[in-house]
Amino acid sequence: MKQNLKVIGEHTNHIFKQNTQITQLGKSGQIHEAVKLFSEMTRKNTVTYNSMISALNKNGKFNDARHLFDNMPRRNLVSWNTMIAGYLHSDRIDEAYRLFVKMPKRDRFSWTLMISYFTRKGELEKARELFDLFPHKRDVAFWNVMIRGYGEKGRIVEARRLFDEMPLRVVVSWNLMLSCYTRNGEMRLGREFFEGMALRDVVSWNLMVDGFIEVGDLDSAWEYFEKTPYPNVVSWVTMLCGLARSGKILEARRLFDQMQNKNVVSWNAMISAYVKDYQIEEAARLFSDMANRDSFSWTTMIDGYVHVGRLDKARELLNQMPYKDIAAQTAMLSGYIKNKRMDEACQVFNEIAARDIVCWNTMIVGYSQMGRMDKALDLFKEMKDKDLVTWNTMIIGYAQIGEMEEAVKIFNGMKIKNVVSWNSLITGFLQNGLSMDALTSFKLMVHEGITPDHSTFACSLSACANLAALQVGKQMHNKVLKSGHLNDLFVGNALITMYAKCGRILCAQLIFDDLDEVDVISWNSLITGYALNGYGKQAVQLFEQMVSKGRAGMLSEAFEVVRGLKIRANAGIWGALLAACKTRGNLKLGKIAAEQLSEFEPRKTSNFVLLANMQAEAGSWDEVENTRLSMKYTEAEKQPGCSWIEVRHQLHCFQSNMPMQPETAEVYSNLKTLTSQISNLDCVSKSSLLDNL
DNA sequence: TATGCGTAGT
Repeated sequence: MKQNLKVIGEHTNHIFKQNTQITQLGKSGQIHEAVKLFSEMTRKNTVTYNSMISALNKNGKFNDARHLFDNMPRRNLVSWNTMIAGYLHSDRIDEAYRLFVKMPKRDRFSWTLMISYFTRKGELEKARELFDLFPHKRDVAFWNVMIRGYGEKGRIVEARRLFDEMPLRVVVSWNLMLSCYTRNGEMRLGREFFEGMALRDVVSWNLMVDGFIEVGDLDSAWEYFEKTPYPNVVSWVTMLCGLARSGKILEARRLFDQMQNKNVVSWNAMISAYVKDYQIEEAARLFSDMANRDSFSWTTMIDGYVHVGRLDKARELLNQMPYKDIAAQTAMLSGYIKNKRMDEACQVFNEIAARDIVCWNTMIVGYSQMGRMDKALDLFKEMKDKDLVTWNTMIIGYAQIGEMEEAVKIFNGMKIKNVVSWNSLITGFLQNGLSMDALTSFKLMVHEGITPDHSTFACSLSACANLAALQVGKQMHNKVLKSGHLNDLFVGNALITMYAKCGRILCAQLIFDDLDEVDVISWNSLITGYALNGYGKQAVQLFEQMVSKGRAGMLSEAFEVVRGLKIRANAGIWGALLAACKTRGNLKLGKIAAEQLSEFEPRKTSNFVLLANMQAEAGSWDEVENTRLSMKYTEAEKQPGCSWIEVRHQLHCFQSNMPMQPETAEVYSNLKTLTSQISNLDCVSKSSLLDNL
C-alpha cells in the first residue's frame, strides 16, 4: 500500500514537472519541443491539456488549441478560460464570446478576461455591458479595469463618474484615476486630483513625474521627482527617460551614474537613450558592461544597429541572442525590409516561430511597396487570419502598380471595410487618372454610411480638381464644413487646388487666408493657381510674400516650391529668391538662384552685384572675383526692359523709354481700359463668391 | 508606475 502510494506520488510529481515544462516551452516559443513532449507523455491530466492549449495559443496555433480543447477527456474552468483567452488574443471575439456563454460555470477570472479584453480594445460599451451584467458583487478589480479602460480612451469624465460611484477605493483605484489625468496630458486637473488624494504611494508620485514629462514640462517633473518621499527604481528610470527624451543625454547619464540600485530596466533605459541619440558605440559599451541582459537589452541594441544602417552587425547580435523574442526579430525584419533586402527579410521571417499578424503584414507591405505584388499575393493567400491592414495593403499595392482591376477585386472581396479601405480605393483611382471613378466611390461610400475623414476629403477634392468639377467640389466643401475637417492642412490644400483649377482663384485665396497654418504645399497650390489663371504678376507677388516671411527654413521651402511649381519659374520668382537669400545671408541657395536668373537676365548687372555682395559678406573673396569676371565676360550692363508681341505675322517691340511712335498712345489707352475692366471683374467675382458662402 | 520592435490611406 505504502509502495503504491509512493509510485502514485512519483507519477504525480513527474506529470507536474512535465506540465510545467510544456508551459515554459510554450512561453519561450519552442512550440515543437512542447508538442513533442506532450505526445510522448504516457500519463496526462487535465492540467497537461490546459498547459498544451495555452502553449499552442501563445504560439499562434489557435486551431490546434481548439482541436485539443474539443477532444480532451475532461474540461475544467481553467480549460475554458484558457481557450477563451486564446481566442481573445487572436481577436476572435465572437468565438471567445460563444465559449463564454456556453461554459457551464463562469468564475471571476472569466468575467474579468472578457471585460478587460474589451477595455483594452477600447470597446468600452461592450465592456460596460458585461460589467453591468455581472451577477455577483463586483470586487474592486472590476471597477479598476473599467476606469483604466475609460482612461486609455481619454474618456476622463466617465472614468471619474465611475470612480465616484465606487463603493470602496484602494490605492490602486486612486492611482488609476490619477493616471487618467496624467496619461491624457491633463496636468492641471491631475495636480488638483493629486493634492486631494486620500491614499497616495510612490506610484502616485511617479505618475505625476511621468505626466509632466509627457507634456514637456521638465521643470515640474524634476520638482516632483525631487519631492518624492521614497523614490523607487521606477521613479529614477522615469526621470532618466524624461531627460533622455528631451535630448539631455548628459544629465540622463549623470542620473544613471548616481543610481544606487540599478536594475535591468535602468540599464536598458540608458542604452535606449544612447541609441536614440545615434551614439551606438556608447550604447554598445554599456551593453557589454551589463551583467544581466534581458530581451529588451538585445532588442534595443539590434534596433540601434538597424537605425545606423549596420544591418550585418544587427544580424550578428540577433544570432547571438539566447532566446530570440518576436520584438527583436521584428526589429531585424523591418530593418531588412526598409533597406529592400527582401531575401534576408524572408530568412528572418521564416525563423520567427510565433509569427503574429503584424509580422505578416510587414512582409506584405514590404513587397507591395516594391511593386512585387506577385510575392505579396503569395503571402496574402498563405495567411490564415487577415486583418484590415492586410486587405488594405493589397488594395494600395495593386493601385500603385496601376492594376486597378485587381485592387477592386480585393476591395470587393472584403467582408468588412473601414474608411481606410475606401480611401485606398479612391486614392488608387485618383493616382491612375480615373478621377470619375474616385468620385463615384466617394458617393458609394457615403451611401453605405461610412463617414469620410480628412483623407477622404483631400483625395476626393483632388479628383474634383482634376475634373474641374466645380459644383461637386462646392458640395464637398460644404460637407467638409459640416465635418469639422476644414482646418486640416491636407483638406485645406486640396480645397485651394480645387478652386484654383476650377478657375475660382479668389475662393482659393479665401481658403488660404482662413487656414490656421499653411505649409509649402499651400503656398505652392495658391501660387500655381494664380499662374494657371493668368495672374502671373500676382503669382510673383505672392511668391515674394512667401520668401519674405520670418521663419527660418522657409527659404529652402521656397526653393522646393519653385522646383515643384507646375509652371516654369520666371525671372521675377528667381529674383525674389535671390533677394531673400541676400537678406538671410544664405549664399548656397543664393548661388542657385543667381545661376537660374542668369538664364533669364544674362546681362542684368544688379543680379551679379547682389551675388557678389553676398559672397563678400561671406568672406569668399575668390568667388567675388569670379563673379566680377563673369560679369565682364557676359558684358553685363543695364538693359532697358523690352517686350515683344506678334500681330498679324508682324513682330512689334516695346521698350521702356522708347521714343514715341504713332501707335504708342493708342496702346497705352487700350491698356488702361483693359486694366480697369480686369480689376472690375476681380471685384465682381469676389462679391459673388462672398454671397455664395 | 519605468525600458525594446512592427503593419494600411493625403
